Amino acid sequence: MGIMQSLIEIQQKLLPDLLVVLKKRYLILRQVMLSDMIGRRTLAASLEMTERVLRAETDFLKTQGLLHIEAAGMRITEAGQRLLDEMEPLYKQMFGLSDLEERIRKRYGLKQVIVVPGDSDSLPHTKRELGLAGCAVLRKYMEKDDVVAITGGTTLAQVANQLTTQTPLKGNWFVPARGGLGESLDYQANTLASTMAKRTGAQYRLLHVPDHLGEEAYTTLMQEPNVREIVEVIRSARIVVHGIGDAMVMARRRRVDGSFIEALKAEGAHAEAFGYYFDRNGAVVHRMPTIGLRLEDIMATEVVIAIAGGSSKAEAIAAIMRFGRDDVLVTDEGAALGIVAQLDEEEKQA
Amino acid sequence: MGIMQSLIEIQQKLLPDLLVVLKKRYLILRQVMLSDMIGRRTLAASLEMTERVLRAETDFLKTQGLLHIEAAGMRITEAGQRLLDEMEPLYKQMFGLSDLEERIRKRYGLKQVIVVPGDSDSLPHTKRELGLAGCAVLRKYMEKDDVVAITGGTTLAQVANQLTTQTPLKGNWFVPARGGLGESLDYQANTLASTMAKRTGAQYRLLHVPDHLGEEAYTTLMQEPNVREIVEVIRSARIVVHGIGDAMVMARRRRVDGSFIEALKAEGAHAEAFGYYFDRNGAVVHRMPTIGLRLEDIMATEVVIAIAGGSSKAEAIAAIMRFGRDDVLVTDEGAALGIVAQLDEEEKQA
DNA sequence: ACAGGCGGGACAATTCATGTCCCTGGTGTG
DNA sequence: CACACCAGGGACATGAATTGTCCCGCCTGT
Repeated sequence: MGIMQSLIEIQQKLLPDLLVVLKKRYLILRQVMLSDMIGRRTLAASLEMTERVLRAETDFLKTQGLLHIEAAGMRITEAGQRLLDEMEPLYKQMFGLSDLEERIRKRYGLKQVIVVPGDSDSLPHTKRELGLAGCAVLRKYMEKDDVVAITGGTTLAQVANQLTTQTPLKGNWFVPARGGLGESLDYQANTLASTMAKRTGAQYRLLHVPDHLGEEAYTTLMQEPNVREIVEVIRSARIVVHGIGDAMVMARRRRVDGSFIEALKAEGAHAEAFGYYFDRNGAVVHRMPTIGLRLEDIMATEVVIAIAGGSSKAEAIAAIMRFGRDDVLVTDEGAALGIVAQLDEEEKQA
Repeated sequence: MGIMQSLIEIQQKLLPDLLVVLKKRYLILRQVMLSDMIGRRTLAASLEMTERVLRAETDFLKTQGLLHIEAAGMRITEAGQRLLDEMEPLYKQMFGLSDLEERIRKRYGLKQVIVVPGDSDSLPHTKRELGLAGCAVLRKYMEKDDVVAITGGTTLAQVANQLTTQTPLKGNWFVPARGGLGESLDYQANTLASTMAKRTGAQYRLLHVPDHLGEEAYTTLMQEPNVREIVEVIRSARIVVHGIGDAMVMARRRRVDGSFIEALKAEGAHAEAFGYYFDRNGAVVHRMPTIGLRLEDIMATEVVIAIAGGSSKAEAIAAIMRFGRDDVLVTDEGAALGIVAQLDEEEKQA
């Protein structure tokens, strides 16, 4: 046991609710940080606290010089930011997130696992946090003149909309991993690639074709020189950042026809990632030709980063991890708990 | 810095109220341990707590299995003893500062001593903390329609620039304690008085005269009606907030002539405060007429607050404390350690 | 055997925490 | 430049928790 665990255990004997209060205040401070500027009532709602209780806490944080409160709302101070940064690793140890990380990392042979507090299913702000953590990871692995392929989805959108860099990434390229998927424009891979490039001063290319194609259309399009050109860039990506979805949810969202959905069901499709469907063991179900990144391209990619959270996605995430091509997983507490629950099951049966 | 130290610092920022409770419970447990077996009322008396409050705590410690309570009194349990042993180093780190405070407070008969962590000499942000603590003290002692006289200096500037109030102090006055001292404008008493007044919605008056004057100039100026008026306000101050400086450093900064510096040296001047020089025993050296606050005015002031930090100022602070007119001292760990080192010397010689 | 001091019960007084609503004012938007 | 909206802060009733004070019956050390 770490020195910190014993330290906290000692204190908890004398102050049993120490961790409760510490967590509460930390989460408030963190939420304010994530929100840039936020009002009391909005904050209370997003943290599921009553207004008055939150107010007592923010008043306290103000007197501690960690929050700035002004007419337009509250904002974190420099000291508050410093405190948050210092506290992050401690928080993870205290609340067992680093244990979850390590356990998942080992089981699936990943390079790195990051678990952020919360559950995207129930707490909307958790997705922001997921996005922020995703940004940090992406920055860590990106190198000069890299090509980064990204998929779409709401979680990836959180990454795109929060991505920043200290210096413009002039030589880097952001490209969509796949074509259009019939979802809302805001979450299209094309949109996100362009957003990320604009926010970081990098270049981007777009892929203006639908993702799922018949054989004939595929052949025709691949003969177009400008399509070929961008496809070549995409398939040379060194980094892939992708979300993970539930197979049925994704299939419906893509408005594929009923018979296809039935086929997926019959084949036991559980999860979806970078346009492919996987069963619960991580085996690919239903390959089909695509203009974008193919499985064989992904196998050749150096860094594959998965970003997905929410307890409802635990199974899907586990399935993709079993597929085994990912290097980094960024998820949240809700999903991570679901995943380790599955690990417990596995071990019990063994 | 150790992980323990950083955890403690975070807790001090985030849970200062809980740490007070922690200390209380620790001290109760320790007292029980030292007493072998002790009754509730006796214990309450020796810890200067009321019976009922102590009882709430001992009930709690009992449920935590740290105390054994029987008909003959209470006794520490094995678990309690273990906790106490493990907690000792932790306690020292957590509350080392409060012990310093209490020691200094008692020795110099002060109302209150505040020691902030750090050393202004080496850690620049410590001065900010000093200023913030100074603000809290000032707010605590200020009352309706008070006149507050302040001196200049970089430390006091930190107070001025961070001072806030919940409601505007319409009836209060901030005034400079002394006239111009030939330092940078930013640290002039005049500047600080006006800053503080503006930040708190209070009134202020300025003293537009040099501090050190010849007899003749003094007499002439004091006959000016507008000078007389403001001087009367200044001399009626109920609160004085002042910094403390090293005598030689201050003398040089004020560009007094060489012969004066030699005279100061010969008289053993060590410290400077509110325009006067003191030797290491706190005796005043070299009085001279001033338009601003005179020593006799300070003797009549109700609340005198000293704010100064940095290990290099320990001796100067101690000298001013020996002078004995201060009620409150706000300092930092660096200076406080130097001061108690001197106390240790004193005790060794006695 | 007994007296003093023990823990624990009781309870009124008071403080404190909390949920809720309102008000004024600043900010961003059109 | 005007407006609408949402911000923080004030106010307050209510209910919970804390606290000071007293008492009682019992154990225990002498």
